[in-house]
Amino acid sequence: MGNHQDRRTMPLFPIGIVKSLTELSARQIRYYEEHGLVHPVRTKGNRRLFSFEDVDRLLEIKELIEKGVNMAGIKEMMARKEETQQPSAKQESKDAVELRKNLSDQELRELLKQELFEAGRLNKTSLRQGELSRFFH
Amino acid sequence: MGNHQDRRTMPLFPIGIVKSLTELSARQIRYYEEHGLVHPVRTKGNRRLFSFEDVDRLLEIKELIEKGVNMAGIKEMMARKEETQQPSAKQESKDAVELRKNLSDQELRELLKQELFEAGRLNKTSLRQGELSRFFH
DNA sequence: AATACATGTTAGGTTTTTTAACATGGATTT
DNA sequence: AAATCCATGTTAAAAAACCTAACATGTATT
Repeated sequence: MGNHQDRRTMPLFPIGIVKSLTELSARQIRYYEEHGLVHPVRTKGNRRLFSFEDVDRLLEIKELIEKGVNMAGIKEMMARKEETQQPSAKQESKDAVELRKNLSDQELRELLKQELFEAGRLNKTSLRQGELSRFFH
Repeated sequence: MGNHQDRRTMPLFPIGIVKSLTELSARQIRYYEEHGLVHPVRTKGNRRLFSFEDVDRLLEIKELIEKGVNMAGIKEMMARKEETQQPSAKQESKDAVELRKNLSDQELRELLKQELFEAGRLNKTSLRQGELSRFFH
């Protein structure tokens, strides 16, 4: 409890990789963060680290942007989405909140190790499926 | 063909993340690369990018190091491992070789997108299981 | 015409990574 | 015992990536 972390929410990627993954500009990514749409963790050196979940959300945001939806619309979508989430996912979301504070190197290492362990043991996937299949039309 | 890439071999992590993941020093990681044990790709800016597979191998190397095995021994282990690999895995290994050259941003983006797509569609895991369960004793 | 929105661009500072060189302590060889 | 080798640490200087903050801009909205 509290300490649990899965591959979806584990902070792994610096912004450069996320740019490649999403084809969004750094400016855009930071802007969306400003609006509370993604929640990258900060390293000790103040660099953002994004999770698979963040990347997933950014891809979703990108789709909506391309459809002409504005920030308000996107926020609304995201909010609805949270609502219609399974309780277990809600719990994870709470863990994500927990993660919003800075991580010491040690803590980060612990998270990552735990995650790798989980991944290996349970053969879990890191990505929700809906988003992605929608992105790749 | 040739272009196929899976989550295991996709270049994702800068060395800092790999340090956290493995608790190896940067010096160690580079040294093992020098000895051909891992094959991080270089970005346009010459930074190393490691894949899940690389991390996996580094964890395995770490275990062996901790058991007192030297470079020669580890190389031998790795070599044997390659030999006793399924043909499909061998094929992927060929892809990994393909990856050893530098990647343009565009190529990298393509790889990453493809990978995310695959991940979402097939619900694959990024890590082989054996390694990790051995690491977490 | 003025404002707001979403993003681009720029500047200056900090962090991370790179290569190369030299240092070191424990094994091994001479 | 002295020399050598191995695996790693440490250091330095340069390059790359990232950070925040500010200003610029084009399209929509008021």
